[in-house]
Amino acid sequence: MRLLFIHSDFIEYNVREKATDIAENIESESERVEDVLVVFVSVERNDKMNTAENAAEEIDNVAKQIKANKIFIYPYAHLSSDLANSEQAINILNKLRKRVRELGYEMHTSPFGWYKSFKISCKGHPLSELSKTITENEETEALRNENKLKTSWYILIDGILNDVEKFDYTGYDNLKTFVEYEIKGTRAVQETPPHVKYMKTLEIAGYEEGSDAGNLRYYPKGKLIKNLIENYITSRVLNYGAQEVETPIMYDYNHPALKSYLERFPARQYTVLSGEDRFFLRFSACFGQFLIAKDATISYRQLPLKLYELTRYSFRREKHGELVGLRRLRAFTMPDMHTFVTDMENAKDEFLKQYMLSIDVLKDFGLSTEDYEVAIRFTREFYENNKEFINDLQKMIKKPVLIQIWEEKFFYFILKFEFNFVDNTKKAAALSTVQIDVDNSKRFNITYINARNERVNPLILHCSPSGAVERIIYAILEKAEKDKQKGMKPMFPIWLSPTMVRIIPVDKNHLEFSEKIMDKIKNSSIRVDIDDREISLSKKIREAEMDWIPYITVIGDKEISSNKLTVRERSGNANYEITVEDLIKNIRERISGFPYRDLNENPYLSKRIIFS
RNA sequence: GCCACCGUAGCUCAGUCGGUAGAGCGGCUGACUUGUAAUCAGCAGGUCGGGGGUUCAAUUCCCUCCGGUGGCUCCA
Repeated sequence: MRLLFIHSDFIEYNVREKATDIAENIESESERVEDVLVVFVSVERNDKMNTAENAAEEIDNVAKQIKANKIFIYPYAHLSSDLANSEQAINILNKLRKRVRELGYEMHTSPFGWYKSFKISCKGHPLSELSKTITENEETEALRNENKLKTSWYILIDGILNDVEKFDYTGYDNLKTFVEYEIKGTRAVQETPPHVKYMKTLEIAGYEEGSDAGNLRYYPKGKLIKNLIENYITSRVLNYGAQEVETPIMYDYNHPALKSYLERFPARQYTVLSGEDRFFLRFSACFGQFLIAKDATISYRQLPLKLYELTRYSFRREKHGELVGLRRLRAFTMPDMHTFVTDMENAKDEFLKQYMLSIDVLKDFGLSTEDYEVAIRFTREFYENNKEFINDLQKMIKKPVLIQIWEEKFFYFILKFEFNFVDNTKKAAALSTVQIDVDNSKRFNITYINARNERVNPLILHCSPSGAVERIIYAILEKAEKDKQKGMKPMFPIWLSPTMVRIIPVDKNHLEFSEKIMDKIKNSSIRVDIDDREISLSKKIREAEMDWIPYITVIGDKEISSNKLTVRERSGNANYEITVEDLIKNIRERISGFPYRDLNENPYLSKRIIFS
């Protein structure tokens, strides 16, 4: 809805002739009102009854500011190029008139649907002319209907569904926090989540004001960590049997299958206008892969088929107030795998494998089942037919899980799980997730040929074994903070540490020897750097500790003569002596099986810039 | 998106009941030549988030926009 306010000495109008078929009855052909706030109103296509309420509130605000007690509502089509139809417009307009009256104003108005002549005199003070746009959120059907969904909540343990209110949470504090967050939305902590601070001090990522909110920039350390995480997940998924593809990041709004899928997906899109065309940015890799599968020739003998893409990025235009650090973004990196299977038994089989895959993937980021809470959600019908299957999922993680049962199928999936990380501000964020999708193969016309030579729609599993890569960094940082509060030193898993070994020469005449050590370590595929700055030893140690560097080794006369290194290990207590070869061996053991990338910075600290 | 709070040097923050600003860290220069969490001194950095208004005068008061954080709501 568009509003144009004119604080006027007077307005007068005369009705001329009908402009639309559906026009209001005329109560008076003309009127003149003095000293009045005139509001020209265009009702737009997306406006709802609720828009009228919001508009009335806005009018109230303006009227109070300029101390007006008379309001003139003037239907005026020419403020918008996206008008509502006449019927809708009259309804909403009437609602607006009613609300304005209810707010205690002397309300005047002119009839909708007529050409009118008018004279107006604007007072001309700074606030006398204002325009406002009142928008409704462009919610998808899925978003609008979500609160109408009838759901029941339980805590499942050992095959028993416990009432979520009556369950004894003793020993399960984290689950309790998660349940409260999930169901009641209550939370107590009012502070910036620790990962936001670390994201900056560790030079991982930063806000980019030159972009839209929720689109981050990554500094060399963050980019290295992100690359390693991405490489790791991709190799795990490929190892699981997926084939990697790459698909476009934007899609046509008018594509029929995409359009109906958009309606069922609970998220807001970025829209891209290009010339006459309207596109949306993908919010997952679903369509890209579905559109590939639609055109592929698939036999039942080749199923299950697994397609995978790591999206950089997936875009969701989340509400501005929702965005925080690495937890909630508008552009995020997400591994997204789709598995096409013949029937529900196969789907369950893959679901279970992917459940275990997810547990295993998170474990390598230092996140065990202790660190997150499991939610399993399904339709009542699925549960009635698969109670044992669900019970087994719970038993595998050896602690109670949150259950949500939908009385009817509303989403495109009938079963899903998520692993939710509960952070230091008692907020939860989903990491890994798998869904069994029963709708989209029909919607996208994806088929395979079965043994009887018939075309059949497969079932599709959606799987993100880790969740968004940014969320993994978030969870690692938040967990590090939890460790810190328990008295441990916060750190990254060694394989993700931007610098694994920091060499600190005591004096500049130890530099040459230090460089030799550095080369040895570097040649063993271990990220090593050297603090060659001319500052005190204590200060170098302090900064290395603040950078969470897992191995610090100081090199001076003693090391040169003994040919052993003195190592200060972050996860240990006392310093110890060790040969370079043994140190290399120890570290190699701890990082074997993980992806490796070289240092993404200058190895000489004196050559590094400060990013933040 | 709505509500609340915040935005001062590269960073963390102090300050101005309206008269254009300070500290620590960081940077630069110099001294020191150092053995496991901050060596010392000097110097250079600010259209006090943007725009508008009130005022003789605005970083300070008002409006508005932008950004951040928290809450609502929602999700990977």
